[in-house]
Amino acid sequence: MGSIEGTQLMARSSGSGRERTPSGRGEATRERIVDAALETLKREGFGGASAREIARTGGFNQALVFYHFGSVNQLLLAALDRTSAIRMQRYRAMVEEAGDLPSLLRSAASMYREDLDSEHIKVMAEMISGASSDPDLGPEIVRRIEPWIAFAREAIERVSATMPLGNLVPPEDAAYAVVALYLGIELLTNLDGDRSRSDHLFATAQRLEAMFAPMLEVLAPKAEP
Amino acid sequence: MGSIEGTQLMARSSGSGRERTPSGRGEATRERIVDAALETLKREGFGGASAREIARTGGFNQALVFYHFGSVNQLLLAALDRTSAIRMQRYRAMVEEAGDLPSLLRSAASMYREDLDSEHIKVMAEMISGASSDPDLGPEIVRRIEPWIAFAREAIERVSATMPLGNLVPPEDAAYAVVALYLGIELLTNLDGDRSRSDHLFATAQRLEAMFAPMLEVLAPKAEP
DNA sequence: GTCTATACTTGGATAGAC
DNA sequence: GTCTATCCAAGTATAGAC
Repeated sequence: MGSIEGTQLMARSSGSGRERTPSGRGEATRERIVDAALETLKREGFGGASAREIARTGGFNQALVFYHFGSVNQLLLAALDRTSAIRMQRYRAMVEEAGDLPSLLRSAASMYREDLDSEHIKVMAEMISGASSDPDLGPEIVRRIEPWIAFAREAIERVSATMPLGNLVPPEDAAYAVVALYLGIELLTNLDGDRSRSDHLFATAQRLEAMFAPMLEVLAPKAEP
Repeated sequence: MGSIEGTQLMARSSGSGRERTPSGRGEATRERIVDAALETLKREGFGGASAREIARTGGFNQALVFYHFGSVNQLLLAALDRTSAIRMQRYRAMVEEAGDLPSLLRSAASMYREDLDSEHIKVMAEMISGASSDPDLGPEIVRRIEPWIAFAREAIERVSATMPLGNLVPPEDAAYAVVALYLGIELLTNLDGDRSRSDHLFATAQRLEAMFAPMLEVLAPKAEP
């Protein structure tokens, strides 16, 4: 094949923008760029994540963004892919240990606290927001959120099976609500920089679960283990 | 983009940028500008709501934005104030009729559908998103969200009083969660342009309420009316 | 692959005519 | 109060040297 240079007709976003030198020196640079993009996205938000600003953050040349990713948005999507993959792995591991609702809630709370530190959800929220100024971005983001809804649904299905009356809650709805709630809390928490409210909310959720579980047990007893 | 340079030091955002001609010809123009800002914010998002684009939308001169509001962000905040005030009025009226949880849920669902049409929540979500690219905006937005959390808390408190075990749910937490959930659903719904999931979610919430209410009644009966 | 330089575009904001 | 003209900053993207 001929040399498809800089002009770029980007391949699918999930792949690497260049499809070249799987491990050459360029690969290391790509990583640096994605790192810088992620950092900038967290610090400055979608609106502030320009090629210039990202380059400044990573200490490399602005033109490299276009050489390696074709456009700023492609880079930003690659950054989202990166953080999403890492995060999904972590969530899966965490949830796999959670057999019932109490431990799932405990996991969710501690994962969420981790998220606030790592700002993974912030990146996702930023990209979702950014999508409205750029129609092309919408579908790409949707494709990257669906796995999270599916993941939440699976976790909920597993836990529901262990609960009395658990089958009454449609997992699809619950999953959608959970993802929406996460995003909303992220938005609000990052806005005023105050975690006390979201912390309190998670604590309350756990407390309520502990109170209602026995009641449900009375109403619809399950076979004991 | 929205970098508020030190050059102008606008008056307080809540007031009118100019403090002039309370009802002169200029007042009509101010309204036109706010209208155009709102429309642009809905159509193009925060990132696309530039002074030029807003002026194009409203068919007036770009410089008027700065004359009347000092900066684009001030205008955008004024637009948020407008939509928020109108919306709050509507919500209050609706909720005042809702005496118990079932009717509150019904109201919430129908109000939410109205919101999707009028895109009021979208405007708020856009401003929240925009705030992360512009630190000065953050506190201003927070001030405009607090009333909504307070409003949700009051509604929840009123309804809780009519429910068995209603006093077990801390209104502050529930209010925070509701507002976050609204924002999150708005973000997701506007992203893929598909309302079926949020519609389904509200329907499910109503159905679950109808199922659990009698159970609670059994566990903690209340004095009948 | 990476850098410098640059063309081109859009946007915030102000001056000054009307 | 409103418009035209304009300045300046910042961004995207490409060309071409190294």
